[in-house]
Amino acid sequence: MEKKTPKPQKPKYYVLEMFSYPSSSKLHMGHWYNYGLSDSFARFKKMKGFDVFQPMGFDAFGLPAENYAIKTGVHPADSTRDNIATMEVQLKAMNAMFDWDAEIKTCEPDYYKWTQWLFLKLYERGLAYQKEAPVNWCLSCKTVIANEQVKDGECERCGAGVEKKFMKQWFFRITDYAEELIDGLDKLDWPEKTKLMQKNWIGKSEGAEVSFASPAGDFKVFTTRADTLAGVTYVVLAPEHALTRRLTTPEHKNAVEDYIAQTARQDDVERLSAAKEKTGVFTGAYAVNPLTDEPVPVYIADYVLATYGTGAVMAVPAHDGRDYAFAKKYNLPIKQVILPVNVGGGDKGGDALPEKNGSPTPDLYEDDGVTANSGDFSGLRSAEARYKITAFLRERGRAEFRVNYRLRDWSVSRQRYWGSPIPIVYCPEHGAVPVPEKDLPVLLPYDVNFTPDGRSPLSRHDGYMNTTCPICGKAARRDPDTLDTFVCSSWYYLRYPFSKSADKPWDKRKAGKILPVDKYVGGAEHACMHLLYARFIARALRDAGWVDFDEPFTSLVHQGIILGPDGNRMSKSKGNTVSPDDYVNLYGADVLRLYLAFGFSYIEGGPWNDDGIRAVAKFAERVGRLMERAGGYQSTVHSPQSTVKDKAQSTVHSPQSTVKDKTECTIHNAQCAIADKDFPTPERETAAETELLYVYHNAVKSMAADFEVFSFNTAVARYMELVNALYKYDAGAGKDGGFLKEVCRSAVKLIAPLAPVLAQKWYGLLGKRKDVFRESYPEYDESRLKRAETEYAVQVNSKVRARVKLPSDADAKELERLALADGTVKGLLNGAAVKKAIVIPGRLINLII
RNA sequence: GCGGCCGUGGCGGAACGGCAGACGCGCCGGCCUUAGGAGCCGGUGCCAUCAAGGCGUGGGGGUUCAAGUCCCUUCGGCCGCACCA
Repeated sequence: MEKKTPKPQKPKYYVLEMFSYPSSSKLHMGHWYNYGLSDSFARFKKMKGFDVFQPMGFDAFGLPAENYAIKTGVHPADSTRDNIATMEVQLKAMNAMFDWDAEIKTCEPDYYKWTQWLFLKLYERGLAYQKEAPVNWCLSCKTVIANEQVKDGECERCGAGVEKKFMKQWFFRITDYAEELIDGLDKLDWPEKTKLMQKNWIGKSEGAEVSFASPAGDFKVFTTRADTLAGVTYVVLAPEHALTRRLTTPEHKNAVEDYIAQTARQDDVERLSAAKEKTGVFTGAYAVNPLTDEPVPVYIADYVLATYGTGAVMAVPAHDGRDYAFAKKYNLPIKQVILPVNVGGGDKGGDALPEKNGSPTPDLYEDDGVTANSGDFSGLRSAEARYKITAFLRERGRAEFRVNYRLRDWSVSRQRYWGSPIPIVYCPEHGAVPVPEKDLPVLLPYDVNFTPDGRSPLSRHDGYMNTTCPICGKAARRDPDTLDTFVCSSWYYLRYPFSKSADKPWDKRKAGKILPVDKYVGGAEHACMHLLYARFIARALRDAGWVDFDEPFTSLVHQGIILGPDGNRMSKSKGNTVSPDDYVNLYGADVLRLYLAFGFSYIEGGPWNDDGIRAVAKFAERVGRLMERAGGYQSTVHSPQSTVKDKAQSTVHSPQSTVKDKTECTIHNAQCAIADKDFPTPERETAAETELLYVYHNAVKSMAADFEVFSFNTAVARYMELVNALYKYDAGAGKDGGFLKEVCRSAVKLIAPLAPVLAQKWYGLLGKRKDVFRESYPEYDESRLKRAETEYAVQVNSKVRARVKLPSDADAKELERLALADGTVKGLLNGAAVKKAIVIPGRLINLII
């Protein structure tokens, strides 16, 4: 090794792909698409002079391994270990530059020790707490699942029914950060769709809490439409509401009790299907509208959710569709208090009134408008009325301005074995006591019976359960539950750079040198779970002084989905799966990667096509033939790549600074021609060389820009153009073999991120032994992207009628003059006077006659 | 129902409001070959074809000198939420 002079620090770049779940032993095409192309991006960044960190690991805890164990008897620890082993082999066959020294597996004690530590940090800050709460209980998995895991009232994983059950659970207080989690979205370089999904998931509503008096005492309702308060004709409590029974009059008791029981029996499937037809019962009681002092009947109905707002709503059937449907069914009065208005039209008028004719519900108007029938508050715009009515009631102690969020706290307890133990013990005297940090990790025992019986498997393991209280030392029991695996994945990116650190989860001081993640790549399906949890945990850790950033993932990209050849999602049952291994064996890893790059728009994905990968394999061979041929030529004397560049690397200039210097040179100082020797230069420049250099520099510029935005398909397209141009040049008379070779050497660097192994081989064919990834990514010369003449489309009255070649350096006026002087154009105009000429330099000229 | 995204050749897919269809597949032709499911070169949106032309980005309307791109509307597909008051 040569002696290295100290180099200025390269800028850091943390590229992270969502780690994989080792549920099956094989990588599928989606993994390849995600990891293979993210690796190409990472390699590009490395060649661009960044100090790239790209780790890989396994999200190893979770239900599938445990379900597999229940079915087959193979212990989750064993199947997980085996699966990881095979996946590691496959991942290595990908030839990605994963930093395997940083590898983590969340099921290893040296990882989950710190997951438990994280739990304790949240506990210390009051962000982890227990409460008896209705939870989603999967009837098949026999465990609590998160709201996010309930799909259409069914368990996302197994498809079985889900019912409500009350249990004492650990929760993370993510709702404390609801506002900040919305605000933070603005500054993130994330897909807008994902940001919007998070925003909607958090579901901020600004409104008012209004008190209604009743015989059983006051109760509050939450509303975003205080402007409609005068139109309240009844109120509705959730059946579970605390006041329900106290309000109910004796003659309605039976009906109410029946309804409560019926609601409790419903699981979410029934409640959803029941949503089509609203039901409810009258309690016999009347409450008082605080604005109008009118009595309004109190109903209970399951369309009111106990878990949102106050569990009670004021019903305004004239201006709310749900209330309207309920009122129609139970014959309740409908009172109009908002009149349609030309919103936004101002006093000058403008937009038409909303059309009501033909509507099946002419007495329902849900938009904002102008208040009416509202006493002193009539004749106001909705927004103003909302404020004034709330403020008025607030002075009388009957209302408060209030913001509500749809987001609920994160339930993290799971009645499952294969997860991180919860570091809490229950002492008869001291209650729930956190395990001291020095006693971590609480080890997950191996010898358990994980057959489900509705209780946590760990609860049957006496050796595990029986412990002592950290405070008094007396006998105590451990928490039998384990943590949601989303807890494991909420902080893993922090651990990678410090995976070997035994005494702390990460080094706070060093963390700033690599964290946060600069580019995060993974599926869009995690928008409201993993990605939200990780943002929350980062903020909680920030407030605890453990990290100094808010956002874990500065920039995010979702890859699309590779479909089966039939255009459907790949699935074993459909028999339309394609295995990456088969294609790696057939064509090699680079060809598979190149095809995934070229055949799809990265964020869209699309159907797999065997013809497509065959074509890419042929293309790779075509490039190989070119490199082989070019390698046979003698290099030119001033072989620029090898001399200047290598020298540059050994000097104090980092790749960054050379790049910058050069750019400045070309802009400010034409004398800086030395730096330009980086570019391939022919001995004597003929038109053929000029043309080749144009294509080359265009490819350099476009490909670099394409890599930055994960537009791999267009990057490959530009590369194909370059290869075609090289073939053309090689076939031409009077070619300069040495020059061709130099262009090819640079061309190898251009494609290297997408074909790392082939590129190295090609580099060898061109007489270069150096690791191509220690080279800089080529730069382009802007001056080479200009040709002497540019072809202009000449339009007459916006229709293209002719194409003329005009000097590239002419300004708009000159272009117009030259175009009008052109013979063909003159013929087109046939003497007609040009009223107006629109000249777009470099593009077209539009003559209006 | 609400919110978002997307509809472009036979196919995968390109297009800062500025020549639609880059690049590739497929197809047609040429060269080279004993041969070619190899390679190299050329052609290829549709209609018309001797040519000049005309028509084209799901449908309809609009803004603009100029619209795949912006606005309205409608149809179709995908994704998310789903009684959130």
